[in-house]
Amino acid sequence: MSLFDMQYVEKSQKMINKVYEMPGLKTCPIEATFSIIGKRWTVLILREMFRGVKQFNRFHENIEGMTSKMLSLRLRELERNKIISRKIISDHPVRVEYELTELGQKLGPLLLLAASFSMRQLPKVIFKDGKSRNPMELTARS
Amino acid sequence: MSLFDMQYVEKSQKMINKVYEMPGLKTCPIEATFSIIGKRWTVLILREMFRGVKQFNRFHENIEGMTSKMLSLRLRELERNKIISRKIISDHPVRVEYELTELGQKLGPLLLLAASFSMRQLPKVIFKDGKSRNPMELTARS
DNA sequence: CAGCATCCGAATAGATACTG
DNA sequence: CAGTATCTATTCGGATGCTG
Repeated sequence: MSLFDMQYVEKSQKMINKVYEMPGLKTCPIEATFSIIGKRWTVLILREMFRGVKQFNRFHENIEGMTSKMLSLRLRELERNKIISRKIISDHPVRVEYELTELGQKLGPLLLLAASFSMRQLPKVIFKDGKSRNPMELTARS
Repeated sequence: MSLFDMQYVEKSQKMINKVYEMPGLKTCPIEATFSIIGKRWTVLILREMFRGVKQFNRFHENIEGMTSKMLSLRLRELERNKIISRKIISDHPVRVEYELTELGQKLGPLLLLAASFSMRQLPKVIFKDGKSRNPMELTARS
């Protein structure tokens, strides 16, 4: 059963409703997550992180249109939110490496599902041949 | 196996990398999805949709701080992106109802996973008692 | 009820240059 | 290499009032 089968889609809707019936809820959990990853450039930086990029100038090269200022800003936000960590490598010359924290790594499934949504549901936007395909093995208990 | 178990988290990282090795890729799939849902207020409107809200003024009441202008703007964007549809009910007086399209409903698993991320990984932000809990039954094939 | 119009300030982001 | 500084342009969004 795929996560995009109607059977599971309906189930996820019911589960979303259950979330907001939970006692002791302080904040909207969807909003909380998007307050971390929802700003411009952030998911693209995370995408590069998941692809193994660690250095400032590599991010800058790989993400078209993003200025060093915005990169610097977003990296600091991610660091503040404990999604990434900044390591100074005492090499010659001194380098800096950014790494996903354990918390940051746990955003992987979410980013993968985001990718999967557009690959499955908007193939004309994503693929040159416009044909849907899916590299994932996400499933849902039925 | 939960989607946040390290075993699956590592797997999702590998799958993200595979996405960007796919031949015929035209756009970044993560970016494509976030260009639809990533703007301010949008996920909150979708949250209300999944909770069954259909009318303009209900959205306006339920989402604190959002002006009618922003609501109107975001509803039109969602409509343009085929996530919702606008139905005019010829009642007396005439009403308008917004509904999730089939495409829009398929965002359910993504929003649920976003909620699950913060409930599981940031319980102190989400719950009054600061204790992690998870209403979901998302699983990953191992 | 379901918006649109206008005005304005704030936040965001781009261009460009510069530094240890 | 890894940023910061400055300046400007644009977008976003809030306040308010209005309409059929």
